[in-house]
Amino acid sequence: MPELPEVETIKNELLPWVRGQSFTQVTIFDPKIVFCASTEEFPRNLVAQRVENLERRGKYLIFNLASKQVLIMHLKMTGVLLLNPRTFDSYARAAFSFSNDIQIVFSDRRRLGAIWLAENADAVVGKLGPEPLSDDFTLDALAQLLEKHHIPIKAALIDQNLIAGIGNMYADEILFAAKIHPLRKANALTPQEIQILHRCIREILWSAINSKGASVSTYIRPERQIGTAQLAFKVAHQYGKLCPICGTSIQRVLVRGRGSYFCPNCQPLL
DNA sequence: CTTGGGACCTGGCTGC
DNA sequence: TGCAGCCAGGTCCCAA
Repeated sequence: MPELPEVETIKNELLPWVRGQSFTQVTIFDPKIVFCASTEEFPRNLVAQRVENLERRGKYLIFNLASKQVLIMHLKMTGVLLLNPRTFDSYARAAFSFSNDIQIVFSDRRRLGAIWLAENADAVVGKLGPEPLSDDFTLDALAQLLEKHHIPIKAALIDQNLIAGIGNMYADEILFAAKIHPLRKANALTPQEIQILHRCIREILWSAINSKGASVSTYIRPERQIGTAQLAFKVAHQYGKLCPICGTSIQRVLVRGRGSYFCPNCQPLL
């Protein structure tokens, strides 16, 4: 599932292909993917626009256009962006051609992905919490954010309005690394635990970016290489396997309806 | 306002 | 072997 490290990788690998280029053709195969504009207006409004920059905000990909409009994409669960695919599979939802003759295809098996063309990025991403890898995301910032919420720490980590970009699998890896049970209340963590959590958030995310993301489910990079972050997973998607630290069976518990994997010995509830 | 749960979506898996 | 039904989880929406 594309979370912060996967979207960061896609951004890094598409940026040199699209920066400074203009859209020459835009085709929507699945009207449901487009928000904020009718299917007919969307391609017309985008063609001839030049891409000044490509950014990531949380799990969103933002094309900054010379007109100051923004094209925003969210891959949700199964979306992928493919550079110059030889063939279109049946999951192709939209295709974008550029002035340098490259083509990017948005393919999405489960049709949850979304595309916006907006005057202002804040209309789409304005409510997101801080970027966990930015300098603004200090230990104090995390502590202040957590003390206001009487919710499971796992729910806090994946709430995009609290912290942007962490999803289910990296939240599990972060909590395992920090030795914190997913059901501990956010505002009941000790200062030491928050300090460790803060460090683990950054380490897990940076490590995954360095591995170009985790190719579980459908995630694949624009030029079809896989990411390898999943090879380092200790608990995410490891139900029934043994904890690499203590050998206890990895357990699964539902938090906010999301499967959460943890080691009951390394991450005690009390 | 805070928190929790369901809907959306479809391929893959489980169990009868 | 066939198929109903559950599960996956990012985000939005609604209810208590």
